Amino acid sequence: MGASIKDVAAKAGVSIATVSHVLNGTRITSQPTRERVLAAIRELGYSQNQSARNLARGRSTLLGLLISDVRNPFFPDITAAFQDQALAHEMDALVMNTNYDPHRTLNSVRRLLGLQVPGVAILTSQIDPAVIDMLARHRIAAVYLDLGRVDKSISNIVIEYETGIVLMLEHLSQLGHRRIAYIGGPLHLNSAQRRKNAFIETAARLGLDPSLALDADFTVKGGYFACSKLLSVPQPPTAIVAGNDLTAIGVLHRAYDGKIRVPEDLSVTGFDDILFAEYTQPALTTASIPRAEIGRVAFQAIWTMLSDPELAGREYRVPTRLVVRESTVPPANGRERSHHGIQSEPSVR
Amino acid sequence: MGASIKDVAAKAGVSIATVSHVLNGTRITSQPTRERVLAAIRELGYSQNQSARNLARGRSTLLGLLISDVRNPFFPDITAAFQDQALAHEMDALVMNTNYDPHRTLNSVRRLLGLQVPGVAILTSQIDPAVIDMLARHRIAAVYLDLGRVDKSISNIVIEYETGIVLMLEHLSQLGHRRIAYIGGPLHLNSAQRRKNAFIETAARLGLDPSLALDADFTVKGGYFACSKLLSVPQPPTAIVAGNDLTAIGVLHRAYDGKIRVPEDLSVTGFDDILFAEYTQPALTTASIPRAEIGRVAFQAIWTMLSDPELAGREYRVPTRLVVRESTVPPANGRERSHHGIQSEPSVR
DNA sequence: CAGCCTAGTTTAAACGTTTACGTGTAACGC
DNA sequence: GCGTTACACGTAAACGTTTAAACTAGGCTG
Repeated sequence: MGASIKDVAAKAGVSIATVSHVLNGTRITSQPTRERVLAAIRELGYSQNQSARNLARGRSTLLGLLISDVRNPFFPDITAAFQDQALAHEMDALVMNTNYDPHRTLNSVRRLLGLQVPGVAILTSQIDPAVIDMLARHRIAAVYLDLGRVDKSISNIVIEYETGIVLMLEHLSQLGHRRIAYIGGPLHLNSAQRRKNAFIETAARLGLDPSLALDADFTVKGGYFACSKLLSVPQPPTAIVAGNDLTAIGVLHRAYDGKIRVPEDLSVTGFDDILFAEYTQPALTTASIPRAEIGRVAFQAIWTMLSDPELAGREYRVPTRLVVRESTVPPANGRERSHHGIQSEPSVR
Repeated sequence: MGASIKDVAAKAGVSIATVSHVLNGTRITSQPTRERVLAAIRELGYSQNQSARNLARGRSTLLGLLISDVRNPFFPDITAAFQDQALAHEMDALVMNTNYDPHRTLNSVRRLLGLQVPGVAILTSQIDPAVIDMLARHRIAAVYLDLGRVDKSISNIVIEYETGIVLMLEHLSQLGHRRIAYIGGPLHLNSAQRRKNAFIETAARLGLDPSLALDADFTVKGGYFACSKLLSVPQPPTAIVAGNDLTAIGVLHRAYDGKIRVPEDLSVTGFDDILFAEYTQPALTTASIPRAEIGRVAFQAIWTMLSDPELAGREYRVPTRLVVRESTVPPANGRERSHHGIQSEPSVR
């Protein structure tokens, strides 16, 4: 059905090599020939057969993007940014869901290898060493999320969760909160582990009680029940920082059900800045992860490695930042406010 | 780098044709040879070069999935289901965002053509006739959303928005509401148009005032302001049905700000059943679109056409259904409840 | 004017599959 | 002992590109 390069060559009265060269700009061609070729292409509605092209070049224009699940709100922004970048560089992104299944992940990588992709971004929460190995052996440029190392053909993106937690605690501390609790996620997740550690360290540094840290499961329900626990103690916290936004939503619900006003009686914060953090009641103060930035960086990482014959990998860091909305205010109780000089140095002004 | 079919053939002591045949099951092979071939494959870590395969077969194992934007919560479920189906059939889904840009859409389709995809699902809210044409001319199995027609190589999925609206109004009517307002979306969207029509017709049929219909823009803000308008009239409605969930969230916020209790003073409903409809306060009664179902059906439509040499297209219908949560209760005012026999036939029981 | 460069182009050999034909062997009926 | 059939496998020609190498003029150098 579709016209091939031969048809174009015939129509333009040149050889197929010439057509290929004007298509790829791989060699100088005279103005008139180039124009004739382009005209022929237009008239025939010709489009390059990528399969043939990829076969001849030994690599495809497809880039793999492995994510846990598009339905997880963490990923769409990343995906979109990655695709935009790919498109801008004449490539396509093949995004695959692992559904948190190692078996399926390995299978996906195998498929990607078959497709001759030159590069892959693995942005799943957990990473199978077998996958790293497989990709490395095939000399495929790979970029990972929070992998913790860098190598030939291996780049790494580290998300600075710590800064988000630090800023959050400083913000609450600044407002005058002294009893601040934390509700984290399942500790087998790198992200949950690091957020919790950051909480404990920062709390200690700010002279707060770092022992008010609970582990939940990063779900709304988990947040709800953890909040119940925190509210049942004699001296309940005046602020709760949740390890992610879903947990914070659970906290909000529990407060509502317990007739505790947020933020007047209790300040609440989240983490991630999902789409709906803006639409909770009250709008949630949270830490934002620059998801689009991660997508862009992931592409850049691959692209950089591909343009380097050594395939040298490097590390990229993306920060998290504080987004203050309506769910945080100074604590109601005057006693709390007396400590307002939160910095360890004497507060002068 | 990677082993080719030749290496496998050599190692197994057979011809490449045989290897190809055991790989594809296109010919009966004796048990022992098959085993030798499979062993060789395993030892070499061989994986088929898809580019070569696609070139030889004239079609790729890639299916195109064109959506407006992955960041729109409508699409991830569809995407995931489509991908799952594809995977189950040894295919891959290449999903592309059009970003609501016709130019980009056309470009994406061109890319897909270059990739020799045998089928494409176009699930964007608006569809360029040029795209339909292009795909039809290349005999590519295509499935559209609410296109309104079916043809050779063209299938169509229609979402039955009407049933959702009807069920919604019957539900509210059943509860005793008589003054029910509607806040719709931008009428250039097929979905907004149809939802509004369904409201008007059903309201008339149920003996309600069909003139209480406003058009907003399917955003939270739009819902907020439209709600303001509705509340400022002498006899404000006792229930507001929003054309989508975002609008409903706006209504919820407006009610909150105006100290109007939902659902006690005002029942509110949405449409779409986005992830967060469950987590609003109160949890939103809404109409659910079976998004995963759409993804599955889209794949099935393509698959069916591909297995038919005639490429005959057909129409698929997916229903919408009512999800009752906490945002709808009988109206507070006793006067309203007197009309409880909502059906036009006398209510006997 | 022989030799050499340069710009522009063509030739032809890959790339790794699939698949239409062909070949070889063993079993079987007559 | 020959023709037929069935089965198992091999040969080689596509598929549509890319790209190294070869070719061709025309212009320049000494």
